[in-house]
Amino acid sequence: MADETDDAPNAEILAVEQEIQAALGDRPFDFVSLQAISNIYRAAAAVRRRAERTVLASANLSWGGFTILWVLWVWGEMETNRLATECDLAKGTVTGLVTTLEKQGLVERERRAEDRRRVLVRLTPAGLATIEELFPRFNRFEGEMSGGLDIDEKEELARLLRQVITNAGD
Amino acid sequence: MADETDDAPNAEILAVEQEIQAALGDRPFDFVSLQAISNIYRAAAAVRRRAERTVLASANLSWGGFTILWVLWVWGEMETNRLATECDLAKGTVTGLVTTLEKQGLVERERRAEDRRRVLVRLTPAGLATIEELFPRFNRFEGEMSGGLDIDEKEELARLLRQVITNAGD
DNA sequence: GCCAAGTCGTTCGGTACCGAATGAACCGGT
DNA sequence: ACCGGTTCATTCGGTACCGAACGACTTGGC
Repeated sequence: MADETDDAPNAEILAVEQEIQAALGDRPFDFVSLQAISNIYRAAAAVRRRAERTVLASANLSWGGFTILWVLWVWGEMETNRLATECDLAKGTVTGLVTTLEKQGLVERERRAEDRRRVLVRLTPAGLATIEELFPRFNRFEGEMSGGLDIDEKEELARLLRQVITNAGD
Repeated sequence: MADETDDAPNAEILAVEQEIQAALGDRPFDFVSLQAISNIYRAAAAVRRRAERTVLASANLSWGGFTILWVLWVWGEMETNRLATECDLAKGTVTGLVTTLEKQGLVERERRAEDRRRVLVRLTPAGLATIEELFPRFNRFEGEMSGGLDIDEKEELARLLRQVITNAGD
């Protein structure tokens, strides 16, 4: 399947492939899946670091903190459990992040009267102002991160990733 | 560009889109980029969690620890600095991970004689045995995570992500 | 040769994150 | 009305990760 008619953009990648082949000796392996999966992680880490150093730094927010604000903004107030699901985080992690955001005055908790185990989390006015100011800039940032791809390619990227998410899910 | 002839798989996504539109009011925003970028992070987190709970758990390795072993296996011994670059991690993080791996007897350090600032990191025989046993299983795992995509789609995924990595890069 | 500047790896302070354990609160059966 | 199981959020222990500061070491200019 390796084809020497491949054009220039793949040159570096093929060099890496050769090194890996040398290390692996004659054993067969699934290089295509390797590239696809490892690039997901690399892209995610790079985007996150970049976001935290640029857009999010100005609002003093971590990636996780921003995600919570965003979810509460779009979906409205909700319980910790649902918040964890929507943000794709462990419950305990959400508790910590919400505590941080609470100290910053961006969200508030309310213990429900009808079931005192449950805790409702919602944006404060300050939190609302923050996300309303921040999201447009974050969205522009997302555009930059996917720059060089046309609409169809972005949609294709989202679609392919959706399949991976399903495969890895729970 | 939104087209009501869209077929079933997009139904849930469109519902989400509507909620976001409601929150955003009449302001325009780049939903396609949003989906693409946020799915990257979601996929990466899901794959990582899954790996750490299945393949990596059996060898008592974290994602970062595995990455270091893998890089040292394919490229051979190298200095901390280069190791950080290859693994896409901060230097300080690598120091910590190497210390952990050293305690587990999987890697060893050697201070260079000709420049005593530099430290060479390499696999021990135990580390070599570990990665040789583990990688085939990890590679199979990668195949599962990208299951449902054909070869062309996997290559396309890797290619699109490469563009994002470039955009977000340093 | 010496000292200033650069380059290493490590350390430090802080957040984020997970999984498991904990404790409070609810619910159903008896 | 109690008791056991279930369902919440939180706490706890541990690792991972970053960025900045640090200290050891080397090098280049004079």
